[in-house]
Amino acid sequence: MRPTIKDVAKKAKVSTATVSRIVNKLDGYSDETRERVLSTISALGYRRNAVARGLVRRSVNTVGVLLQGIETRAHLLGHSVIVCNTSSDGERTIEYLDVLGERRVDGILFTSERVKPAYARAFKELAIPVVLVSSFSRDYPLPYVKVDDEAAARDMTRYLIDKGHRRIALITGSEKDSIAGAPRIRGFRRAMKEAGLPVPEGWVVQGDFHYKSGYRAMGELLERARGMTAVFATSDEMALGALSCSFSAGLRVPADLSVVGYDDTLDAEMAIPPLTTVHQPIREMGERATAILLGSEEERRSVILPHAIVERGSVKEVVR
Amino acid sequence: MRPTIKDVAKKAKVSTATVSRIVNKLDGYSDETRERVLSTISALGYRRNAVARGLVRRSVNTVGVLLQGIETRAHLLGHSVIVCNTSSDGERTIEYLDVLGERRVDGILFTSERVKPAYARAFKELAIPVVLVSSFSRDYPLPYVKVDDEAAARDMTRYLIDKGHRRIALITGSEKDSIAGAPRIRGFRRAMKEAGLPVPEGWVVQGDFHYKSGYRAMGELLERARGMTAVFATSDEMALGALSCSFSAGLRVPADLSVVGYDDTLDAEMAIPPLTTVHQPIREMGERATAILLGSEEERRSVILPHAIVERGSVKEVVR
DNA sequence: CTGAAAGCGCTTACAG
DNA sequence: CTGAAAGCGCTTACAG
Repeated sequence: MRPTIKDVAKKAKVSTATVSRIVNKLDGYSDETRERVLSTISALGYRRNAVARGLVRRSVNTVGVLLQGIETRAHLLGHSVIVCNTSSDGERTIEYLDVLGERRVDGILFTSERVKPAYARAFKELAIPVVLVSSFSRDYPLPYVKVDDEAAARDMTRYLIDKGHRRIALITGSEKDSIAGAPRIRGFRRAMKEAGLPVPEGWVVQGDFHYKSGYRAMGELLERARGMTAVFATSDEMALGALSCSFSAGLRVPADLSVVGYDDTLDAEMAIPPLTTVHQPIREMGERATAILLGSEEERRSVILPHAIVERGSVKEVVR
Repeated sequence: MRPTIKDVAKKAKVSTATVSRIVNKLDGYSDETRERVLSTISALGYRRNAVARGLVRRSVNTVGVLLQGIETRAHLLGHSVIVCNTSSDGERTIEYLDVLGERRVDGILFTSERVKPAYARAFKELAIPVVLVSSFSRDYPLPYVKVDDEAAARDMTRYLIDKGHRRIALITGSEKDSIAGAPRIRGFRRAMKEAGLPVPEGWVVQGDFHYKSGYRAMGELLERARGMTAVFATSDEMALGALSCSFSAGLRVPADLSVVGYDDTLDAEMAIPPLTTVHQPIREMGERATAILLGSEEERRSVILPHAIVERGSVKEVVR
């Protein structure tokens, strides 16, 4: 059982009223009492229950937002969804984990970021089920739902090879990113190797999944990758950057160069030309993840969902 | 005061236990009791308090989602945010309003959709403050934060005129849409009129703000708008559609045709060419709206935020 | 089929 | 500076 304010009060030999005052930073206690209560709190790992507090205060510190067209992954049937926008450097992640814990949510969908030790610790303390969406952890046995990134990258590379391409460059995330980086690089290299194709030095350029990095990476490739006929960017945004850069350089896609992406976001469809890309079943991922979260203990198993290649207009068939 | 389960019990002359059973659809009551309680409930306008329920049940029917890169407008400092993804036909809106009410959120940010009478009624019953974001209502005195759509559309049209364009077409939302439709059409027509420029029959084409409709609209314009040198689409997505369609038709933007949008989404920046568009201060709108929601009664005033035109690469200066 | 009562985990006058 | 006690609005054994 999670410790309550009563447990703290008993252990610190004060009343719950005093604990409450201290926790809420009101006044009416000696420094000495404060110290004692505070250390009891951290010893016990006590965390305020925002639900009980909300009942008394008649305010739950939450605003509802009704809007159209938010990303599908934020929409999960049945339950309410509290969205926390973490920054990419993970700065606010722990903080948010705390509020989710205080509010006693039934489960947490964790996405995109690597599970750092501090997060794993927080998950354990919170005692709230977690599932990783479109992610996974080598270090902690957390259930996940994702696509097989290596297989997907391999398939896309093979697709390009089947279309007659032999000189293919890769724009990728970091090799150190064990989720969306390394596996996709592996898949690419593997397909090339299996086809007996070389990957010249400098033809694998690192970006950060965003537009600008794709643009920049394409600039580098244009300088050094002589003879390249296709570029595989491991995110749609980077592929769009590659598209823009190619366009600026006077290249026509796919006539002069083929470009493919990864994700199948709305942007892929709106690109000029429409982007051939790896489709991730985002909506289903969300649904399956929720099912895992809310299901029984035995149902709490990871799942790998099938990916697909959606063909649009950014690849040219090259005849040799 | 909102009625509680006690009020219902007293009025229906049963215990709260019985009311609870009925509300939760358990068994253990006669049909007669059920009818009586149910009608008392609707007479009183009773709605279950999900906070109290969550305290007892130790489950709040909420899952937290931690993710990176969700739309800024869903991120509001301090408070937790529950996101409800309404469909564009407003199908689930009332339903969601209900759960937000049950969960006793401190306020509701309502966006995009017109305030229908049923919503206005729900707002009143819920007794939860509401603010309209990037929207407003002629019929109900709800506070809003938005940009002046008519002025923005007029400014963008003038911008085009200043660049030497005289034959300008408009791709717009519905004339009946009093939020994002009519005002922008008015702004456009007004600027044209002030400059003594004609708007030929058929040069104003209706879309639905999405990509495909922009593509289709552009197709129509290409057929009938002879001599057109610029197109103003009142959403970035429609502008992207116009871009794609122009590209397919072999037109170069901006060399052969200038295209501008409205919104300044991420897509505008990634377009080929980068799109000149009307910027709405989305982030600030969210912050101001929250401030209105959480502020005191006097602070509950509407605000109109300044728009801006961000110049990128989709407009050509035409010399006459 | 129904109710009295305890309890969920807090906060908040009130009294000292 | 501190505590006893009531209360927030429900649910849930338990007893009848």
